[in-house]
Amino acid sequence: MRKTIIIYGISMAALVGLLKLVEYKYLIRDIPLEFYIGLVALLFTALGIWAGLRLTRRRVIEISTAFEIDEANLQKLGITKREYEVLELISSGHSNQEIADKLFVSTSTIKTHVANLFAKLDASRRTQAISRAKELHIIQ
Amino acid sequence: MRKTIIIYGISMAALVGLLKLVEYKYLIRDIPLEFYIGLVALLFTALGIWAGLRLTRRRVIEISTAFEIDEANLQKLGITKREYEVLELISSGHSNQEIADKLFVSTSTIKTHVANLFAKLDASRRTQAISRAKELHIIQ
DNA sequence: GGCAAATTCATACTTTTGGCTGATGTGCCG
DNA sequence: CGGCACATCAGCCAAAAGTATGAATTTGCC
Repeated sequence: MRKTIIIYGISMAALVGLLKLVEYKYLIRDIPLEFYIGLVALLFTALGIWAGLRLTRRRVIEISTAFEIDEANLQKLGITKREYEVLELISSGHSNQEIADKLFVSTSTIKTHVANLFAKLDASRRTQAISRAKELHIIQ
Repeated sequence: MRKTIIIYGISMAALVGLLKLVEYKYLIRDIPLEFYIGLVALLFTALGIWAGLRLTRRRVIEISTAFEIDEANLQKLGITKREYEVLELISSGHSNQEIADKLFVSTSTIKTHVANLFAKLDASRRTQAISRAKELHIIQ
């Protein structure tokens, strides 16, 4: 943004300088003033559009690309790494047994993690936990 | 977009006309040409930026706001209105009992709808159904 | 080295969910 | 009118999920 403004400023100055130069050398005598002004208008319109696009492109990219897990919320809730792994697997539709197999632990362990997650997410069902976690931006 | 272009064209014409008018009446004799041209540059820069923003604001809104349920997929899967209602309530974390209460039907009915959803979504758990439905862009 | 937090596991019990089968009522279309 | 899609409901059984409690191990850190 700052860079864009600087580039824009330099371009503008350069253009003005160029026009000034041209003005005294060739054009002003042969070509009507209206044409000259029209040219300026066109050039600066283009520059304006370019600047406008520049300014918003960032925003577009941010909005479309950005999903970042909200670490702040994760910390606030005190969800541990292991619990988070379980949460992700739950949200992708796995059963306790499947999660246990993936993480090489027993289903008892998964049940414990899930119970802890429920307490921390204030949920009592996995679908609720998914919904809550989505709200808190800790999963997609 | 087309509207923006038309508005821009009209504004440009109006500005040019105004400048033309001013040119012959007051300014051109007293104020140096540089200032005059600078004014034109500024005005059209502003217009350009405005037009640029206009052109991209739509895109920004589309991208940030845009979740549209993929009706095509809904149809392809043959998910009915009622089933979709149930799907939404499942994904927001409700139990069969809660859904039944919300929709004023029995849990048996909900179970049937859920079973049909599973068949259509190729799932065997509600978390899986949610995950699948998200993939297919039929829920958020 | 020792403490706190995290991870692991078990058992027993309840609730919720899922699978299956069958049935009824309603509205629409050919 | 018959057939079809949709929505409704029931009952039964099995599996999965959730609750509660207690405990052993591991790990990170002061």
